[in-house]
Amino acid sequence: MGRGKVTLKRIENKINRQVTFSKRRSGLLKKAHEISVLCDADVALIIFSTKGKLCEYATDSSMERILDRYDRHCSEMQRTSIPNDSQEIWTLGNGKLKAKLELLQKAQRHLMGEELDSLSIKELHSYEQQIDTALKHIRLRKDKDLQDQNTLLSNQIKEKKKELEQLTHELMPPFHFGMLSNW
Amino acid sequence: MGRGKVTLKRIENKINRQVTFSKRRSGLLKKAHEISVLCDADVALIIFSTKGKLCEYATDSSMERILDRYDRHCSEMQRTSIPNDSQEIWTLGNGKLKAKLELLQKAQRHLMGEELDSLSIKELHSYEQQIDTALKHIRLRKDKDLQDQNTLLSNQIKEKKKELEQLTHELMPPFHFGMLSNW
DNA sequence: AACTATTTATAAGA
DNA sequence: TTCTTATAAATAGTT
Repeated sequence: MGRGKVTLKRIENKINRQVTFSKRRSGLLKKAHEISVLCDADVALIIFSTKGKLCEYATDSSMERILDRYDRHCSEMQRTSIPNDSQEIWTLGNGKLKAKLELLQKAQRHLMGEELDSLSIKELHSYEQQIDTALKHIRLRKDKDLQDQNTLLSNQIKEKKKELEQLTHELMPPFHFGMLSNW
Repeated sequence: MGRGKVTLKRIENKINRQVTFSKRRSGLLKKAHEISVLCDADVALIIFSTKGKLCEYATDSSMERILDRYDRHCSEMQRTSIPNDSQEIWTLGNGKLKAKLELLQKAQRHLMGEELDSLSIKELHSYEQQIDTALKHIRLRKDKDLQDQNTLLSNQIKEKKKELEQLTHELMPPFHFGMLSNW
């Protein structure tokens, strides 16, 4: 997006590199924020310039939370091994299936606030935050429901208005040249 | 960039949100890679979809290295502290300074729960969230203090180890060609 | 730091 | 999902 096409290769000119970095960094940060808000995603973005300057973005400014979540996600992946895709369960043996099930059940109990003794401080934190986030989402959704109902109602009213208008037109159509053709 | 202008607001339609997420995710990953290559930057990008699916990018596929670097950078910043761009105020004119001050004071009052009547629902909500986040952070920080002390201690140990290594090298330097120049 | 010609990303539609 | 296309947005080169 610019006057020249871009080649995916290190920009050798130092000044150019620095300028491009500046521009693209702000673009990247903006887009990270956008996907976060638009799509309700959790995003963490860390950028170190050549010279070591740090620049970061994290959904809700909670870099720590997201990095924790990342760590937890990774270790869970390792434990259950094999990536995590929905159809994968059909290819797993009975033993692995059971193990996976048990892990899920355990995590769920933790999310329900049970069996917390076996967790490390860090894991505890992580769960706390996850629950908090969930709570937030629930509250949001709740608040939204009222709005949605209002929107629905006002839409229905608009529909009725349209129908009414149409009926009115059918009873008393506007003048047009076709009306002359029978004369 | 599309047939409609974009408003920075959560996409309520689930299907649309998912589709947009998919598209923007790939865009974001691409741009992260581009700035990494073009500008020789170290980039780490972590994305969790609403449904918890993880997607990541890291320069040289070395997420761990970059997150380590990030941690190190942060703790260094804490030690040398100089929180933010607080020097900016010295470059501003008097009028701008006053305006900024007033804004800050107003926001602060709102954060303290005062003068809420003048706020829109939206702004109210925003403040609620901000306060909530703050509370969360405070809790986290409090709980984290113990851990931090541990980290500090282990870092100090690492430092000592390094010093020791350096001393060892000075006593018995490795062979190199420069040693031949006097012959 | 602005500008603008182009390229690139992507929203909506199929 | 994947493709297409009209349009919005980002940005490379320029001033």
